[in-house]
Amino acid sequence: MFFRIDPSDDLAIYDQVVRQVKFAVAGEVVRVGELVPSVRELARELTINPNTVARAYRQLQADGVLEPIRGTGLAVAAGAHEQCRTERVTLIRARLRQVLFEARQSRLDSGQLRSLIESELAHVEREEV
Amino acid sequence: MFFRIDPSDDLAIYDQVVRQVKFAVAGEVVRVGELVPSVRELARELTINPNTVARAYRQLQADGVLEPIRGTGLAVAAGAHEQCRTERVTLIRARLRQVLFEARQSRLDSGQLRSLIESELAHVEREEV
Amino acid sequence: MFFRIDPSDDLAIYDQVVRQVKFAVAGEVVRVGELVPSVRELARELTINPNTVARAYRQLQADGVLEPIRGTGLAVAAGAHEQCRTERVTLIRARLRQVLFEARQSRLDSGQLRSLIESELAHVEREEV
Amino acid sequence: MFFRIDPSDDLAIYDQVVRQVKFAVAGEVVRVGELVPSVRELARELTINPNTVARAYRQLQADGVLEPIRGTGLAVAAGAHEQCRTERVTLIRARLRQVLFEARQSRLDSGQLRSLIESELAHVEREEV
DNA sequence: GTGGTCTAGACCACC
DNA sequence: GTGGTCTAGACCACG
Repeated sequence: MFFRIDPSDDLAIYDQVVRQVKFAVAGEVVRVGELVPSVRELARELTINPNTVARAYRQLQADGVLEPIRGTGLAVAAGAHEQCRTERVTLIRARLRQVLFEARQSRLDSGQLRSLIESELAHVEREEV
Repeated sequence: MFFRIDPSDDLAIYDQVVRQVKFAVAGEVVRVGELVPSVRELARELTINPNTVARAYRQLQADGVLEPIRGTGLAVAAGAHEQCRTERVTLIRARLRQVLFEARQSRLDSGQLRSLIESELAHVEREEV
Repeated sequence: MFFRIDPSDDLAIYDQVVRQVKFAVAGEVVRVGELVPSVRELARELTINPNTVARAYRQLQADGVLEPIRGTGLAVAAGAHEQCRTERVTLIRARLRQVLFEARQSRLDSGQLRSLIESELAHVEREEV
Repeated sequence: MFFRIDPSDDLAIYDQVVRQVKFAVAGEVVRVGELVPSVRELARELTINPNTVARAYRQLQADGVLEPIRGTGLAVAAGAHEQCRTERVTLIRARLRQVLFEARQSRLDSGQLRSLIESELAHVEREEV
């Protein structure tokens, strides 16, 4: 896993975990049927409380993304890949709208906005390689 | 004012108000020296609790964006315009990075991402007119 | 409220609370729009941990039975009455099937079973008055 | 054996096994002195973990229902039949009370409750043939 | 006052 | 080892 938790983010930690697991499933970083990291392991890795991870995993079960294999762990549920791919666009679009709304509200110049987007896109793509 | 409060947003309401006031100042929707709406008035307008508005205004005073005028109300502080213009880019860039990070993390295809951005930009610009 | 929590029950405490709230809504002991007892109050009343009540209430929100009123409390959601009335039959039927299955599996005589049911029904109805 | 294990049941799997063995003894589906299926065999049959069966059998020995026959297996203990017949009523009555309590708590109408019971009884009896 | 989140640590059931 | 539940207690956002 390659999760990144930001405690100063407005989003609750458990929710950050939920989103990132969904994104990982959407991107097939974890495949259907595979086990996700154990509660304790992920908690150790992210240096957060196991209860917080457990809460995120519970949510993911409720959302049909994970399913329990008793005594073994949690696996990515059948159909979760498609579901998460769809949800991914929804989630990202929502955030995008928020950014653009704020840009517009602050009367950020259209050209400035586009160049900001381009520079950040370039920044991300540079990391990507 | 033309604020938009979303109670279901993860962001705290008072924080939404803070951001939007800063954006309004950055965009010169309210100018330096002008009074912002009173706590009660804004609360009524947004149908949120006056305490919440008061809290946001307190924050904005701490951030140097607003300054009290005895017996009159709160005015946009000198220098707030430049400050907010700078901060605006920082805030928007931060959100933008978050979106792009999630897009990348979910392995959203570059082309898909760009077309998503374009469609949302178009959407915003359509509203803008 | 008149909840009864049995820590020795196989059912998790938070789940007992969930069921009983649903039953209370189904039976209109609490009506749509009314506030349910606060987390802390119900926790005190049942002498369980507030977190446990909070968890049950979170579940009930997810199930659409309760809805938050910010800073005020949790209210029975619109439509929850009908939903809970329907769900009530499902929940009770499931339990009933389990009992009858076990009765049959242990080859309990049909007559004995019926008289057992009758005696318990009478027992309950006696209390009811 | 004709056990039915429901992993999604709230009841622990080992406990389902315990109950069902007791019911089988009560109903003389297995008679005193007879051997119950080996741990591995029953585990295979129910597609559950052998440890779980072993645990159930351990419990049943502690409860005096089964007794080990060195080098042979586990047999239904002397007196287990009567014991289980008695226990059966206790177990079933407990569940019955729970159902009726919930029915009453949700203010399910007496007539509706009775007709629900009748329909489920009919359902069970139909299967029985 | 309200609910929500998080941490810390214990115990249980299951594999 | 796994996840699930529960307790205890702290802090935050909101009204």
